[in-house]
Amino acid sequence: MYIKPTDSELEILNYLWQAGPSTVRAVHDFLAATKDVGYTTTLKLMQIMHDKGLLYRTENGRSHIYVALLGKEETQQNLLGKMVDTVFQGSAAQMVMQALGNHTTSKEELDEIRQLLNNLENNL
Amino acid sequence: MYIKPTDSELEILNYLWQAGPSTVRAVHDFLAATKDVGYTTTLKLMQIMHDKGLLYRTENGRSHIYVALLGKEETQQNLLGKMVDTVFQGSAAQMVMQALGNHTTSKEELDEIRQLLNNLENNL
DNA sequence: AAATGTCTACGAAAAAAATCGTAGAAGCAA
DNA sequence: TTGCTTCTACGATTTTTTTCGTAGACATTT
Repeated sequence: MYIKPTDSELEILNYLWQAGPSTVRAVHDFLAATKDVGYTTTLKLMQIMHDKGLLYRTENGRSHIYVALLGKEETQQNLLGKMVDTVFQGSAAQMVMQALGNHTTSKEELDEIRQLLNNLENNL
Repeated sequence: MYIKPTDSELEILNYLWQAGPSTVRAVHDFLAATKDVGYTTTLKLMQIMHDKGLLYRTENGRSHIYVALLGKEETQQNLLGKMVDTVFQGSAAQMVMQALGNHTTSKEELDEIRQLLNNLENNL
C-alpha cells in the first residue's frame, strides 16, 4: 500500500531527491533557510519517515545518513493521480487544460508537450 | 487569504458543485454510498465549513440548505498551483508531461489539448 | 579532565482533522 | 397525545500531523 507523504515530509523528500544521501543537519539547514523550524522537529520527522519506511538510513559515526526510498517520479505520479481523481474527477485532460491555461509556460515547454502529444497519439 | 479545503471538505464541495444547493442529508447520502461515515460526521464537517466561510446556508424549515462559496475552477486552480509548486518545483510543464504520460487519455482529449496548445502559442 | 557543542532517542504536547454520541427541537403517524 | 423519525447543536474523543524539551552519548576544545 502506498503511503502518501505529508506536506512536511514532501519538503524533506524534495531535498533528498535533489541532494542525495544527507544528514539530518543538512536537511535541517536547508529547511531552516526558508522556514522557522527547530532542529529536533526535523530530526523527529525524519525518524518518523524512517519508521514508516519512507527513508533508509545508515550509521555514520554518531550521526545518520538518510536516503529517500521513494522515487521522485513515482511519488509525483502518485500525488498527481490522487489529485486527478479527487479534484478533477478522473480527467487528466481537464487538469492539463487548467494547468496550461493559467500558468505561464514558455514556448519551449509548449513545444515539448506537443512533441509528447504526437508520440502518444501515434501509439493509440 | 485562501483556505485550502481538507480532503473531506473537498468531497463535500465536489458534491455541492455538481448538485447545487443541498441539505446535509443529501450530501451525506451521497458520501455514504461510497464510504463508511456517520450522518453526524458529515453534519459536523459542513458546520465547520460554514464557520470557515466555505459554505453559505439558509434555513429551510427545520433543516438547512448549503451552498458552496468557492468556485469549482477557482478551487481547482488553487490546489493545482500548490501542487505545481510543492511537487513539481513550479514547473507546470513537468506536471503536464507526467500527467499525460501515465494516464490513459483518449484521442479526443489529446486533440483538445493540442488545440489549446496552438491557441496558447499563437498568443505568445 | 572538564567544559562545550553536536548528535540521537524518547516522550510529550500542541494543532489540525475526522469521527461520533447524546440531547433537544420539530414534524409526522397512530 | 404519545411515540417515532429527522433534523441541528454541542461536546468529546480519536487520529494524524507537527512541534519541541530534555537527557544521554560521543567528540572536540581548552
